[in-house]
Amino acid sequence: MSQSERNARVRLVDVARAAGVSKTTVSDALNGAGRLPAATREHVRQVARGLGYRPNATARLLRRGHTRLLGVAAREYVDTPWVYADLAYFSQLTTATTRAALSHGYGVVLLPTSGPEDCWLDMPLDGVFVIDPVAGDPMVGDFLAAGVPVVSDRRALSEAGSGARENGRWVDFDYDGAARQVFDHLEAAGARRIAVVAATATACFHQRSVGTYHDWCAERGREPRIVLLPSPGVQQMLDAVRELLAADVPPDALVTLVEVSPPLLLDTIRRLGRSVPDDLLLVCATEDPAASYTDPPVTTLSFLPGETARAAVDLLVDRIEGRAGDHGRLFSADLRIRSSSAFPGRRPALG
Amino acid sequence: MSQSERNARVRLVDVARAAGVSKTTVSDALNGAGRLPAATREHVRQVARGLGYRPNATARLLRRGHTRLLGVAAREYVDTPWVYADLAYFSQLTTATTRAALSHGYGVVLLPTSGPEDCWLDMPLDGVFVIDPVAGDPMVGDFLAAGVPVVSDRRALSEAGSGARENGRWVDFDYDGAARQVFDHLEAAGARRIAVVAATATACFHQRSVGTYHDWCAERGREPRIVLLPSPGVQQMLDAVRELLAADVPPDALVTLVEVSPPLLLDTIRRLGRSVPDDLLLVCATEDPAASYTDPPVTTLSFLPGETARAAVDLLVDRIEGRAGDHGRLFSADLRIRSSSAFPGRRPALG
DNA sequence: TTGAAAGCGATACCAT
DNA sequence: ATGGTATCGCTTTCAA
Repeated sequence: MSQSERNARVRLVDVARAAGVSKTTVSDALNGAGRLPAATREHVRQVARGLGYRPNATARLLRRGHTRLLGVAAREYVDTPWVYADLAYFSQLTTATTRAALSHGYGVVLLPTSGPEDCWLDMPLDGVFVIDPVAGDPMVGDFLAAGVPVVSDRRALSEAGSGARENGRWVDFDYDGAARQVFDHLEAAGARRIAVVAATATACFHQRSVGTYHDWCAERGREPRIVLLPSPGVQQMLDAVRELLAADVPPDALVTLVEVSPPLLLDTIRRLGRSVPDDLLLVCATEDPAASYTDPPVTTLSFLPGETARAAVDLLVDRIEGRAGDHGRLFSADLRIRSSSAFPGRRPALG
Repeated sequence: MSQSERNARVRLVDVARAAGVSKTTVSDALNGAGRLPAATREHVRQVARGLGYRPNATARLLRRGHTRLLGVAAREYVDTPWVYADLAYFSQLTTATTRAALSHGYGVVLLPTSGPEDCWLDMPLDGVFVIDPVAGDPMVGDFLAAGVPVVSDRRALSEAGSGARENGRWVDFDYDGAARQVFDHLEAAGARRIAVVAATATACFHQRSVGTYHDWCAERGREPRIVLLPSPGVQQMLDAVRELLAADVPPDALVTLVEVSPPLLLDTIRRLGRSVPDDLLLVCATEDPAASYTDPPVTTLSFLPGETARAAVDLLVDRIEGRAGDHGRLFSADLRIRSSSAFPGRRPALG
């Protein structure tokens, strides 16, 4: 049964035999190569179609020497995998990566964040985009050692050592600048007690942002007010907000670095008897498009998944196809100021 | 340069030469196969490591005869691709598919919904999950013709014809039953003027649900109140709601079949001066976990992306690995009744 | 114009 | 215990 099914699969030689020509002729006819007479070409095509012949993809790949497949791995929650399913940031990033890859003729493989050691090396990839690598991330080193071009961040590349100069490319964010931009903006809007919700995640984004927050507070002699969530989740997020707002001297500004639905957050704050932006200024790090449709519209900090993905893919594809190109791209996050963080009484126009 | 780089890639024979043994011995030593003396094995491993040898994934695949790669294609918005990036349903579905695949040792390739004809056939896949196939979807037929197992829905399989009995498996929803369950529930809660927002999408879900709505209205001699969105998007969605609520005799219940953020929708309705559930009962087809945290919590209709994905992958993997198994699975959508659609005055417990 | 043969790189069989 | 050799299915070079 299984045997007969395997044999049922029509190969190139079968077509050649049936058409009474050689493998070469069949290959050329089907690929539009060579300079065959139109009659032969058509005949071969007829026979191939009749037999239901489809070329074996793997064999062509081996012959071609490349697979036109890019890997994507989101490493932020590498220990509690897949929680990022609900996070708009990762969802948009992988989707944007896929779209960018397709525009270059590449497919995208979603890589495991866990699993047997090295299992990712079994995948026939031309390049890999490792998002939010953890410290000492083995994945980056493994791929570079295997000679597979990698896009990640500068820290991961420098840790990986050899191979990085040749095949490593980077996409970095100015996390420090982004965080300062948020805090400075809130301070300018009158905030003096800024509270933050972040995650105890391994990713650069959280670690750097939290670090910057502490620095920023220290520079001003202010007490940090921060809740670190061990994992994302609506309930945890809302609980953290309640906890922060319940302080004896409540904060006058809130920054959420963990993704949360802006309208839900606004509603929760409202139910706690606080008003945005009058009692509380609000800035959310989120990619949720709903943020601009709430009342008031919510100021957001975006890490530009679309642009990041395109840059990463361009970098990767340039390297794979042997074109010269940049070694990396530095991005600044995009702070979209809306009414939720406006100086009370001086709200920007809606929208 | 390119030449030297290609040659720089260490192959199995290079290791064999360097270690002074044959290719077989290297292969066995590295794969833990054969019965080599521990000394030889260790020596070969040393040499391999020293040379930085990594096996060529494509070559192993060709040899193995399978790739352990599954394709996923979401076809709903095949003409306006990638708009589904923001839709929690597809995001969760692809993520769940990836997780299920990984648990079987398979990777997942995100397939293009557009692009050169047949381009998907160039990918070395062991199986494919075609979500929401369009009418006469060529993708399903192409893969089946190529002998690649496919999971899709029964309609797509029957249209594809030959090859479907052998390699076709299906996952279907009782869309009709789901829609009726929603409308019956709302009617029981007192609704007499149910309005619907749906999409002019090609997917079964929208077409069937809209059809059922019209049938259901006709059976009761009611006038359908429906807005069909040409594409998803926050703005279009909210506009549709405004339009429906602005009717001379406004609806007393609203069903959204296009994904929308429940807290944002609630807020919008509130701003239009209506109260949920007192003036308006609300049911949303959405996978957004925020729905249960709003005030009032929103009744949702879920199409179980997690369970669907797992079923699809199980079906696919059983077929690929030659195990007997079901030919398909029929799912019922999951209606989670919450306060937003409760009989006014008789609200269920919060949560 | 056509076809034979040599790869692509790794693995499995079967001698030794 | 080890190594030669055929094989996976296709593309490409080169000779006829």
